[in-house]
Amino acid sequence: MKSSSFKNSTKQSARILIVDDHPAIRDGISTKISREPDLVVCGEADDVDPALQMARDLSPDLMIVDISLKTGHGIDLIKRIRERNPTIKILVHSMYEETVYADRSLQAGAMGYLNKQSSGETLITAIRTILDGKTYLSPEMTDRILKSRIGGMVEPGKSPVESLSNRELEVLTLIGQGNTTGAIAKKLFLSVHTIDTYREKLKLKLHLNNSAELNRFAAQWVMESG
Amino acid sequence: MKSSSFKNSTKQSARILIVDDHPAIRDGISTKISREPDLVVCGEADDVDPALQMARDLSPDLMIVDISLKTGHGIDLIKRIRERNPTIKILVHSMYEETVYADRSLQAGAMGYLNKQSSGETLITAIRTILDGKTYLSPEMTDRILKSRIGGMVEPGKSPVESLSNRELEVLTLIGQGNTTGAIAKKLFLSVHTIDTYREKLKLKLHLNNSAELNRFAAQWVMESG
DNA sequence: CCGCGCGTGGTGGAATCCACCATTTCCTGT
DNA sequence: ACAGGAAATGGTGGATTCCACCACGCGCGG
Repeated sequence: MKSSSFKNSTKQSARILIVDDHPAIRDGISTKISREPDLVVCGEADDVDPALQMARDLSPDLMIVDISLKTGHGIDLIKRIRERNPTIKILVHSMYEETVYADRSLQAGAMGYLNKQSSGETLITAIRTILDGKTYLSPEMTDRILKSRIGGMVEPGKSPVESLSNRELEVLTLIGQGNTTGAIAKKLFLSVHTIDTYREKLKLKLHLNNSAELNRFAAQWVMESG
Repeated sequence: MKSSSFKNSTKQSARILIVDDHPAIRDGISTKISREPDLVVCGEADDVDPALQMARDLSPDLMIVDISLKTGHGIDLIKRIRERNPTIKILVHSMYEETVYADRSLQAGAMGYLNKQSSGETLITAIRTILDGKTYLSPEMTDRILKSRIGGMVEPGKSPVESLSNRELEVLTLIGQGNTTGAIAKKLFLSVHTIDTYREKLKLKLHLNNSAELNRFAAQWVMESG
């Protein structure tokens, strides 16, 4: 933690790696960052594998990662980066609701979470906050987390979706996007039986009676939080 | 407005309005377009109302709209723009699967559909194609639509749902409410095979590939009309 | 009368759903 | 430290559904 992060009086810029499967978003973030004199984009990746590769080769100071990638989940990516390169700071930038993913992201090792409506201003603020060694969350989310910590546990009124594990949530999303059981298995490199089991768990946790209701719920959920 | 104060020596640039609730995406698209000498971004909006306002005030040549906006649906926005300003061309740029929204977007009056993984290259190609008076779809989607329409042409402007018979619509609704094939059969005092056939017809008429997509479509349709 | 869409039903094989169960791993509480 | 538990992964077997065809009768427009 000593290497070069001393004081940046002169010219070393913080190097940032962007991971998102949407070219337009990468471009947007890149443009915003480039306007800041003390920040520089050192690379862009559109999926898990290239991201890990580039994280290793470029060893950026900070990575901005999206939750939904083509193969694999952003949460996994965060964990794997933390395993190999714990010095790289991570900011999650996703289109999903904070209430569902912010906590999971932090748990996995991220230092901040931005949702899709956040402005460019906020993005830069978040980056600076994290580079400074602190954690960035929206004010509302910070409040929620603090409240749930002191209160001990679950406050009533929260969606049963929040009780799902990461993997379960991933499967729910894929169902909601109209994927077949077989298609999901292929996408996640798992057995069909495993997806089957996840469907069972989802029905149990979400109090749904059969597959039809699960499909319906998933479709609705995806739409509401997409 | 002042931007039109001087005409260039060559042709006048096509003026484009961007509608997306994600600032980063707006920025990315804007940057890409600005690199083209014959295209210019004349405005950005993040929701339905500002978009309609700006469409009226700026009367752009083309609008790029996202499907999921904060209030209301992009499909609605397309319809309302078509009603007021039929000369404005519309390109849909959404994160959803083409199979779900491409058709609906075209029916609503859009001239093209790009999904989230499309590159910047494709974006510019699509814009040029549409400005040229043609329709842009990905090659796969074009194929799908052509294949499903070889039997009978459909006049633009009609929702595929309107081509359903009463019975088919009834089944679609029941599916969307989360009913099993068996449950629907029981409710309508019909054989399971009959419901099965209806599901086939629905998939055919609505250009859906499998049961998962049908369930998703039905759920969404029920929500939109209830 | 002939075709066509609609409503209804069938067949057979593939895929899935569903209710159980098994293993491993990781975390948490006492 | 050890019991308990949840998470992730996979399996078995029977019921149900999916899916690509096919079949029949009815009403309606040409």
